[in-house]
Amino acid sequence: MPELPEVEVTRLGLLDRLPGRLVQVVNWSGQRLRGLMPRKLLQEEIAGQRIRTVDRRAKYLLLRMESGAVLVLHLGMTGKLGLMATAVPRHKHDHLVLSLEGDLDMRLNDSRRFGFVGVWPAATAVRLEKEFSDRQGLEPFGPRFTAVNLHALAQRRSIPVKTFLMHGDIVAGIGNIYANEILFAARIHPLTTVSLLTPADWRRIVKYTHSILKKAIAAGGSSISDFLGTSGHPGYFQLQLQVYGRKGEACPRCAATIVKIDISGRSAFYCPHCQGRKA
DNA sequence: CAATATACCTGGATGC
DNA sequence: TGCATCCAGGTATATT
Repeated sequence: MPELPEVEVTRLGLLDRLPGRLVQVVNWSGQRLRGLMPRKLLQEEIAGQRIRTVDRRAKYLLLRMESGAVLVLHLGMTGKLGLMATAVPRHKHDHLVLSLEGDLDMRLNDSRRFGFVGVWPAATAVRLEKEFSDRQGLEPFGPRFTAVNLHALAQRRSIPVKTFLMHGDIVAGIGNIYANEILFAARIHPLTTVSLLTPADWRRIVKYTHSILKKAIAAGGSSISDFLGTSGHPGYFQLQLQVYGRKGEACPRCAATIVKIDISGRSAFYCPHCQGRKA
């Protein structure tokens, strides 16, 4: 589910309340998420430590401890991080619970278990973070996310532009919803072979990536079926989506009928009139 | 190496 | 109401 805006909304919610707080107890469900739960490291490196700050890289949240250790969290498709009083009953699919000082729990709830929990120990965190970060693509709000760089990266590729934007080791943070919305705004057909895009095409992609992701963050993210912020409130950007999930509806720009096709196993929504095919 | 297919999970919507 | 089927915001791995 969560793409960059939803992860960022989650980060801001955590940043409000976690820094300076002691992790008193760590609990986990017996189930594996994308990887096995790192029980030993959670106990040794996270329990008893104080949280310094919360960062984001790609769709990952990095909870940095004062010791230098890092708790790495990914929300997968259905993950939500909630902050609530310790007395609130736990729910099915709560797979990680940090009991913090001040009667506050941080709980990772993830029904499909595509999420991820990892720990970088204080002694090796710097090296592990570099290796991790080197595997991630360009940050949409980073200095290297430019039309020139994207154009260069696309030269050796023959994949559809939508697949390119969603490929996490090329561009970080963009998933199915926002890839569709960015390409609609930029008036580019999602199947366009990425090496054929012009510098002007890339300038529009960069511009609309920035504006759409910013608006989505400001709206609290998109709650298509079940995304919630850390306070349990949904986002509202789904009300502003122009094409995602709107098969059969009228294009908001030209009133042609929005269509849905399969691209690399994911649903692509676009306006066949506004987003003319380009080879 | 690059592109594509498949696997990992649960639950909600849909159709019979 | 029950049951089968399809679909879903992601990513790692296997296969071509």
